[in-house]
Amino acid sequence: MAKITTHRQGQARVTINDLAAELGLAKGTVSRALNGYSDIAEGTRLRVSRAAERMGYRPLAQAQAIRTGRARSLGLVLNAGRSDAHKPFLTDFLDGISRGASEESWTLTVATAEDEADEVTTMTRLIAERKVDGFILPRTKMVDARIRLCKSKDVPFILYGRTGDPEGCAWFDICGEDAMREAVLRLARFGHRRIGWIGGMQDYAYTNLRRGGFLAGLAEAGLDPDPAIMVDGVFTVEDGFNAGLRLLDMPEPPTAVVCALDLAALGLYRAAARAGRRVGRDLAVIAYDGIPEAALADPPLTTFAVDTRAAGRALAAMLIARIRGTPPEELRRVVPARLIPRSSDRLSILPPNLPPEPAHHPTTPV
Amino acid sequence: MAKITTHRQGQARVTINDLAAELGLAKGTVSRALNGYSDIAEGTRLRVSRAAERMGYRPLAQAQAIRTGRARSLGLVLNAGRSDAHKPFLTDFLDGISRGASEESWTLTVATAEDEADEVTTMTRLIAERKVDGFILPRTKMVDARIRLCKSKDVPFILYGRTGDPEGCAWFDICGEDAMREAVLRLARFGHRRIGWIGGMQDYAYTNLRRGGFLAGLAEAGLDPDPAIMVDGVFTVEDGFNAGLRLLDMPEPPTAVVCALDLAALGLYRAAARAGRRVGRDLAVIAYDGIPEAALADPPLTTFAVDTRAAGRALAAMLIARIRGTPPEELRRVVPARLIPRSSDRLSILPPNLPPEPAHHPTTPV
DNA sequence: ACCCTTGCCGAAACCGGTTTCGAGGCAAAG
DNA sequence: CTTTGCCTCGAAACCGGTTTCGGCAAGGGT
Repeated sequence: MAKITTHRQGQARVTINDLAAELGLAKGTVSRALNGYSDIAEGTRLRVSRAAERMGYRPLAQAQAIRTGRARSLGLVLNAGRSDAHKPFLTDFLDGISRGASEESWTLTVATAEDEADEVTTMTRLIAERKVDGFILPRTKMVDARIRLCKSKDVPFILYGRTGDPEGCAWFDICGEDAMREAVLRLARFGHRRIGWIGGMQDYAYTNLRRGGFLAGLAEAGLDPDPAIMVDGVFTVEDGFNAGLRLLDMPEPPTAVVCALDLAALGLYRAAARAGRRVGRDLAVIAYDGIPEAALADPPLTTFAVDTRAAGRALAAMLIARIRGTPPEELRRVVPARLIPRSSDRLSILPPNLPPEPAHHPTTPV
Repeated sequence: MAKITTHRQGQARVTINDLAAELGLAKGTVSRALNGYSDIAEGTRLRVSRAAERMGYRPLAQAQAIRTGRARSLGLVLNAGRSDAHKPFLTDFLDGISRGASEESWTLTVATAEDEADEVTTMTRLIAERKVDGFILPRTKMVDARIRLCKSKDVPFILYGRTGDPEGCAWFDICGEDAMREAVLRLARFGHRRIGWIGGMQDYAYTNLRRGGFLAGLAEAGLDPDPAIMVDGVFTVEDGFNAGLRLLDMPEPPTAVVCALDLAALGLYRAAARAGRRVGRDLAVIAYDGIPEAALADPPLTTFAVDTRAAGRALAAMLIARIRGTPPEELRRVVPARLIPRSSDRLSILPPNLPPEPAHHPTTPV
């Protein structure tokens, strides 16, 4: 009987020494067999892996880590400070990451921070203790302290979003700019010629992108942008409400509004009510995010949905690849958002300056 | 100059060897000094800790783990399978745990599972690889496979909630039964004598507790429970809607309803509208959870709020204590929920069988 | 028959810590 | 002046893995 090393009292764990003893091999040989070194005979490799299976051997993650420098753990630092818009998606996001990590037998280490400085502090600690091998950075900003930190410490990372200086960055993102562009074209097809804009927080990278997509859509539709009906810096329903009031209070208010966030649109709903207008009747709205509340709004909000779970999974897989050495330039993916056509963008009462709606196009998903 | 061991190219990490060399001490001595052994002179200890501070030495978590058997990491397995009611709280919960863990320089490892069997599988993997030292088990059931697993593998755990067999269990919980009891007494004080009940999923431990609290409240108010106006097994808004319809369709419907979940109450709102009644006018409602939507409901929902962040923090601290050896019997805490009085439980139109409301008591927080 | 690869594996160093054991120094006790 | 004992620290084993290095045997070429 092989000698079993006991650790906690009563708990038996099969170590590589037990395996080696059982097989009559040196433990180094067993290790190399298990890790696919080329200097191990095929028969031996088989014998080893079978015995490992049979005895239920699982290498001790930390023991490997100390030599290889790999903890097989992905880091995620959540900013719990401000009321995050990704709150409703958090479970899906975590699920996606965790699943992507599990597939490679990696794990996910989560920490929280209350502001940007705290984020950097927390990440520094995780790096110093080598608790994680790399980071997933959600909600990237145009200039992002976390990215600078990772670069300076030479620790792998992947962005969920994009950033100002792409040098050395890998990312996965949803193509918000295409969505916004498509939103404009869709509204223009419905006859709208005065299309307003409510955009997100300035420093987030996605804000610029979506704004650019909006402008590109206008240009493509042959419409001139009017700064008077464009508001930025919105982050909450409250903000959206105020922005909506501003837009609808114009001498020549928009007949349609594109919102960079569902939350902004929800605020706009209330602003419209206050201004004596009603979304889906005489004001068309298209937004972005696909939060559950959007479906329950009255009228149901046409929006672009993001598959957060899939994003998490992709991010995990890509970060692991990055850690294993794939150059960042090969790890850049941008996938389209999916339009969910509901009724907030089809008007039942046409404003005076709108022509009758053309023949009903089948809704055009990307 | 001390020799610096480089690991990744270009990256310098201060190891305990560097520290020992710099100080002219044996590395074992340095280790003992840092860990507060009694056989180190006070002066030496000071000299060591100062040097560690100055050189920015942080012990490598995994290296410690391999000898001590402590990864200094807490495990949390989320069930992403069913649409979890704790979704809105997840950020707060994670924040609380993470903060509690950070205070002791521990970290949080998160994984997800899609069902109960998957939970056990995932936990088993984390245990086998010794990635975590213990688990936080949220949403405990009366008989819970996770608890059985932890007990059989002798790995520490703490419940967020309670369970059928308390033997060997540590827990932190919110006293939902007291809240439900108080809800009944409050409604009785307002004159209600027919108080309905909508309860949660049967197998969760909290459901029994809250139900018991409801019944205790009835007894204390001198009211007889009527099974006809009690519905259980509700978990979603949809369920709540159906349960509400059943209650309000009775020949002798309740004038007030206590809900074990805010979500159920939200469904009840819609059921009331369908049945030609209106919450806050001729139907009083008190619920439990304190989700954000409750404040936005029309009328705003009176409910019991749970400080999820504080719960997370307490759970982390208690689990660490458990791992360090505190017996489970000393780690059992139940704290009260906080009543948030809003307008859903004060009627503007009294049903025929209700006496006029007595003098307005100041709302009585626990 | 001899040399040179090549394939395969054992032995030992190593990773960065923790813990055990024992030795030296110094003070108090005999 | 020993002896005893405590305080403090060095040396080395240890934890569970990975990786380097070298040696032995078999096989191929001349």
